Amino acid sequence: MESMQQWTIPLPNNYRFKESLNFLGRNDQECLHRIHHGHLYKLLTCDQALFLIKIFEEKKELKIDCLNNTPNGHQWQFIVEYVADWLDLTTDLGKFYQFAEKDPVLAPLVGSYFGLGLMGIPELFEALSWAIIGQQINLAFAYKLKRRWVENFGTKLMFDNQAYYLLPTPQQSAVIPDEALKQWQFSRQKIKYLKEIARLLSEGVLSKKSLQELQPAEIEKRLTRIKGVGTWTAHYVMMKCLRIPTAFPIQDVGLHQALKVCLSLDQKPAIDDIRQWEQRWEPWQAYACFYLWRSLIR
DNA sequence: AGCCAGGTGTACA
DNA sequence: TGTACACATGGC
Repeated sequence: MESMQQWTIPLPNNYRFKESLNFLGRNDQECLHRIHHGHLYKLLTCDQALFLIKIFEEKKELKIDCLNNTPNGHQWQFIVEYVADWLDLTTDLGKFYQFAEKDPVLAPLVGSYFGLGLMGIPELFEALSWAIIGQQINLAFAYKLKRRWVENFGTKLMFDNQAYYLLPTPQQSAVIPDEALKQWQFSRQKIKYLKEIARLLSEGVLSKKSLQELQPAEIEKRLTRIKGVGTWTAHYVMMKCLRIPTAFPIQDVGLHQALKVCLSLDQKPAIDDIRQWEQRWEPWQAYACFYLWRSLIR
């Protein structure tokens, strides 16, 4: 038990790991995980130690190898919980599919992406910072900014001639000079927002745990009190990090684009029309949004 | 070249 | 409560 190098997780009903890989592999500029030959690699940290894990499917089960280290029982627990959260291994997708069956937008999407869980961002700082980086710029540029931030200021592990990274911690981020980020083409606003959030998290004023004790409406209020966090970002974080299935970032332009395509419209739907869909999708708004995002890939 | 990009804060009626 | 505009730069 104490010296295990591999862990096995049963795959949930209706879940297809291949769909997780399809989504996670959507951008080749991604720097916080790597996909290679159907294997998913990610660097994690627990108890000040680094763990490079490899996740793959074998005999209808999910296997987690730790490549660089030997986690103890407590560390394995952390790793397994992280993976289950990240890859959405605890949701009963069958319930969503039952709901989606009679919906004209969702039914075809479920047909195309059957077995896809909602890929999450378990770390609050990562969810918030990725949302802020992505605000109002195209995704390609957002990935570029994130890569610069992670590669210059995060933690690096070389393994088998390949670099793996950890996002800078809030503590590390709080002391990055503004000019350094400015040089890497972060806007003044993004720098200010990111560093303030880093400060709130490192001082413990804000935490995932404290948010999880609140109701969704209260979480939204708490998050939008932070400068740089509007309703889009709050809902993005509720959806990807806090895993609130009713979260729905209604201003999202990708969502608008996907709906336009799914409904064969000439132009993007009006916000009031989207609001109707949102109500119709209660209590699965986050999954509806995620499947719509998925439909934009490629 | 010009519009758009996984928005938000601020100003002002 | 509602609209206009700055931010700030890349992608296509």
